[in-house]
Amino acid sequence: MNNLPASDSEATAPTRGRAGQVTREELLEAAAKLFRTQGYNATSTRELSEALGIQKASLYHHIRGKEDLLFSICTVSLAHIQEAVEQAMAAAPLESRLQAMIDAHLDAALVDRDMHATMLAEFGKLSADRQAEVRQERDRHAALFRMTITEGQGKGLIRDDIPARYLTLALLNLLNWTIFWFDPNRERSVREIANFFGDIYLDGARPR
Amino acid sequence: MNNLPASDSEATAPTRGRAGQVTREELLEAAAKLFRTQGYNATSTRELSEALGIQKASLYHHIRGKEDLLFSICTVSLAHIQEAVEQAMAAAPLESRLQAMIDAHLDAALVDRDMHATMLAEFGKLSADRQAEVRQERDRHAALFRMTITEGQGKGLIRDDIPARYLTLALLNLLNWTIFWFDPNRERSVREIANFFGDIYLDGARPR
DNA sequence: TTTACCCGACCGAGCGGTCGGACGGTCTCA
DNA sequence: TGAGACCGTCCGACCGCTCGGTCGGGTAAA
Repeated sequence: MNNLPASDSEATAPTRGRAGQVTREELLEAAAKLFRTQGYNATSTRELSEALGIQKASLYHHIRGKEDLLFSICTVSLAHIQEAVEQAMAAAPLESRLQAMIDAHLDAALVDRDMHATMLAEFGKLSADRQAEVRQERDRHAALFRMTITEGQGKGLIRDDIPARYLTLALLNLLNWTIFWFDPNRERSVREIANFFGDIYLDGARPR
Repeated sequence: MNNLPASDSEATAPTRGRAGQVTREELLEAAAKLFRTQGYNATSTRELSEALGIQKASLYHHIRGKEDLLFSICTVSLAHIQEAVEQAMAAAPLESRLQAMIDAHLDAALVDRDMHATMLAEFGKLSADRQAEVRQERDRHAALFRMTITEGQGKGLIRDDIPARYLTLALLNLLNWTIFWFDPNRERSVREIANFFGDIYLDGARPR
């Protein structure tokens, strides 16, 4: 591929035109970036097409409507993070499984930062059907943590004086809000933060 | 107050007209409810005025612009929660102070549920100046927790192998996300949840 | 007469989405 | 091998609609 006679400008991203069509990945990434920083409703299709370097009308050869973008962002980011957590879950022994899942979750969420934050903050703007579909995937993801926690309770690895439901919700709180303040340029590494949060969740804030 | 000659219909909320002007509290509450469920941008001033039982034009005798509502919601909810946490902080000895602050925070956030959730989710849609002002108040609130955690570290009550910054962020994650799933009709009481989360944060998820 | 509150009608701007057509590789078939 | 149909992609102009906000009053208690 790419045996064009003169491949001209490509470095200056949004200058498209002759060659260089928009890929689905570019589309979702650009949309997620705008949706995260400005919100879904506050982002116009004109802005998005400008960011991509195409006309607004051209956008509609890739999507049926603006909502398609938000829906795809949600399903793609959830598929990524589910796969990552499932892999960690399968690879780690029960004793260290939760910590491995925390690592995997934070890592996946922060790699797809724009998409994942958009999913969390904006999925409520989807139509009722699609909202339900996304909610179901989120529940599936939460269920992975809950299963592990329940299993840990059975084996005496996790306290059972607190219902598994609230142990799970507490962990998800801990994980989900992180994406809204994490800044890769100002914070410690994802791995370090995952270790801190895993330590706090598993062992508490009191001295060891 | 309320010595009107004929106070007529009041139970059927949005039937206003003769007597019964809109109070500032009603305004903010109605706006917060819509903003939380639909989002700030997705809520029109027409919808809001309908919910209040007045004409859209009448709305502008109470506010200068739609953004005023969002800004007031942010400042009011932050003032409430700060006051609640500061009182708890002043009343409790250091050993039980964090737990008392957690109780106070969750209680205040869930009493002002619509306003607080709107503040967290939508303050980014404010103008830059006002956004900075709100951010400053949020930082002041976070600083209350951070101070207590740092003091606890000094007295050997809180582990110091994790930086106070991340101990604080972890606690705020735990608290802030709760408002997005809490449903007073389906969950346990706020007090119980605050105890669960305080236990997990302070002592961890492993068996006692 | 003032004041606080409310109203119906209206405005310009920006929105999501559509239209008919231009462009340029690629495949088909004589 | 070359003419021509095809198709994915992109485009400028346009549409109907809803948005936040404004205007010049009306009404009734103080």
